[in-house]
Amino acid sequence: MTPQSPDEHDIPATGKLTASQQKAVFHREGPLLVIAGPGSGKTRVITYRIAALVEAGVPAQNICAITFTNKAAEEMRQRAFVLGASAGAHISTFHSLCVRILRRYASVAQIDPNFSIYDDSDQTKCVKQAIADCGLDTSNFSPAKTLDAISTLKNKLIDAETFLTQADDFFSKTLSKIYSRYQQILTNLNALDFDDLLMKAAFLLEINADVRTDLGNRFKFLLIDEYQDTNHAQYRIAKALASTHKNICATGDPDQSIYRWRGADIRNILDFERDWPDAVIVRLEENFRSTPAILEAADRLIANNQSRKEKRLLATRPAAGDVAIEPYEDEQSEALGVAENIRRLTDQGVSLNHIGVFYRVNAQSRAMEEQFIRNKIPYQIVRGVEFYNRKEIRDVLAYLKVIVNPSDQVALLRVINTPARGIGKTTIDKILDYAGRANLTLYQSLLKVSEIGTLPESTKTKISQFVKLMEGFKQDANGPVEPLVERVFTESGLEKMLISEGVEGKDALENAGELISAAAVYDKQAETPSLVDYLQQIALFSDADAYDAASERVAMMTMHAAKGLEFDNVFIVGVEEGLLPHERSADNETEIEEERRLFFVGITRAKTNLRISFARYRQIRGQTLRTVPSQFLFELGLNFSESAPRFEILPDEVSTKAGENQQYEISNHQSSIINHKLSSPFQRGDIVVHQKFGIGTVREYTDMGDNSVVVVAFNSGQTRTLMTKYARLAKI
DNA sequence: GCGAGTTATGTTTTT
DNA sequence: CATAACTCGC
Repeated sequence: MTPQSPDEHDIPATGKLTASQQKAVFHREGPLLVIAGPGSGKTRVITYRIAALVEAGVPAQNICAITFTNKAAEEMRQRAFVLGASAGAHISTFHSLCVRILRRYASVAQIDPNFSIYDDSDQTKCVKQAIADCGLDTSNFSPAKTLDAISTLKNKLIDAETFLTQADDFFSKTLSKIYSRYQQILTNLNALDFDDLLMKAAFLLEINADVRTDLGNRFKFLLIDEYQDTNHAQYRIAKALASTHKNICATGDPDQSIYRWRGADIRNILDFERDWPDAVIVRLEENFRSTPAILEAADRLIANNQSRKEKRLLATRPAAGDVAIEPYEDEQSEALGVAENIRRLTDQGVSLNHIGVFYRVNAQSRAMEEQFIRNKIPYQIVRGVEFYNRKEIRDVLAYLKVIVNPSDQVALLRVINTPARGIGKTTIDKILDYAGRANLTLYQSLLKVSEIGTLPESTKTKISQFVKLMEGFKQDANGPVEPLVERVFTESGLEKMLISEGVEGKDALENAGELISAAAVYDKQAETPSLVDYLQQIALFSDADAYDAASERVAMMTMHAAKGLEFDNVFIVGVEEGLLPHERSADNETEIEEERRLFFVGITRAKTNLRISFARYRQIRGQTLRTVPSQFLFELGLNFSESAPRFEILPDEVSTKAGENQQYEISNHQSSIINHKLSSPFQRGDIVVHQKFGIGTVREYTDMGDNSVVVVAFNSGQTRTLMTKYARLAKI
């Protein structure tokens, strides 16, 4: 929750619904879909509905709201609390909900409730093993690509057995083998990956009618935010959860779907009516967040997406602030420019937490950071997972994972010799060999170390000591987490190891301290704290969860992480071909459209001031390369201002022209770089005439295909940058 | 068994 | 360019 937004406590937006819409939104039983553009208060609709249901006598614990991030869940809980309806309502992400379900019905689902949740790097280790076990080479089957393929299958709820029956070509058959082996490894380690959480929960719900009924009774009203970004597994879970009562309320905006690459299926929202025939659809088209100029830019951009239902953003705010596009020489001067602009804002009394800087890829934060440090501008980089990815943190967590789930071999291998205790590769190989033959897990073999003949006595002693250490930790596994984390850190020797590193280990030591504090916070917040729950929760942390709206710092984040947030002042940097749209989506119009939606999300985060920038040169992989301004910039509609060199969007002037030409332009839209036209219609020195600005001389022409721009010095003294497709320039 | 140094590798977005 | 993976010498 943003303490700064004036609408914090009164939550006004949905008050602008018509009486009949309010009735439909708040009190309706049965399926309901709210299609709502950015800034229309759609998340508030859910909050209001929770409050309205409670007011109407529905016990809060019969309500289940699903959000996109843990952060959003937390905000919604607080908002619901303001409305007097928080106690007992289940508000969480899909993944957290699935963890809860899987733990609760563990015996029905035939899983051990102490399962570990495997992240990317854990998964990579397992899939590498799987590829090797299948006698394949990782040069033909790269772990990353294989994992991607498996993830896609899981998101579609195709399990290994099913896929085996479908696989008909060589690639699929091989993939199917790896998939099966990978699943087997995860099962042996009592681990689930992110996709498993959804898949297992979906299957449990679909196969087991008792569970379905049970949960249907528990959650009589289901509310889902950001429905446009649900994947097929989540869709099926939602369907099953609502199957008995049909009280499903989804909100979303197809134009803000930005997770297709992760399996999000936009059909979920488009086909809602078909799935729930008596669904009521409410559209919220008014925008209460942004100025007309910002919405104009966003509107024009998104109009370029062909696979889209026409939807306008209706501005309700009066004109204010400024929308500008600024070119810079390179990423340093871009960062400096942003820093200077921020300085200007703070001089006017703007507080830093009303400022957001967005970029396409995380790596872009570096140039920003350097300039911000130099200019003494406090900032926060919104990357929640970063902390938990640090070596020292992963080490501590690995100990904790083994305590909860001794089968977790990935975690065990991480800690068995960290800090070094004389249990090296040779020893581990011998134990693994024994484990394989005795059909035991690695940890079970450690317990029977005396029976492993191949090991020397001295090594056996070392292993026994390690086992004794771990078994000692287990005594404290129940109850509050913080004391155990502290104990593990000290008694494992990790603390001593870091202290001995001196200055080098200072940061790590501090981080470990922070982890202990975080555990204490968890202990306070959780109803019944337990180590399993703690570990399973932090495994589901996302970048966006790290955003601290209250702290007086500029927020820097990817546009993905910016989803659902809003700032008075927004900077979007690096809007260049190859970055936005990203090069990996360059050859595919569907992916370009997703990149466009991502930019749309970025733009519509801005309430008052929006500055979009690009650099003419940028360092990529150590090399400084010439860049090309993003095709999206030209789609916004450009015009040149007197105070060169600076582009400005002039909403009224260009918009009518853009409107007139839209039909034609869209059908003609092509990727500008690929279809580079050789015959330039304009050349430097050409004399041209413009309807409005009169006669001028061409200064510069940039061939961007359909989006070509021409810089013209008009005889009136003005120099303007015009898009050839809008400007209707005639050569004389 | 350990760690320093070298070489390969791979580069989006994230629950 | 940055990091991960790997090799080699102690």
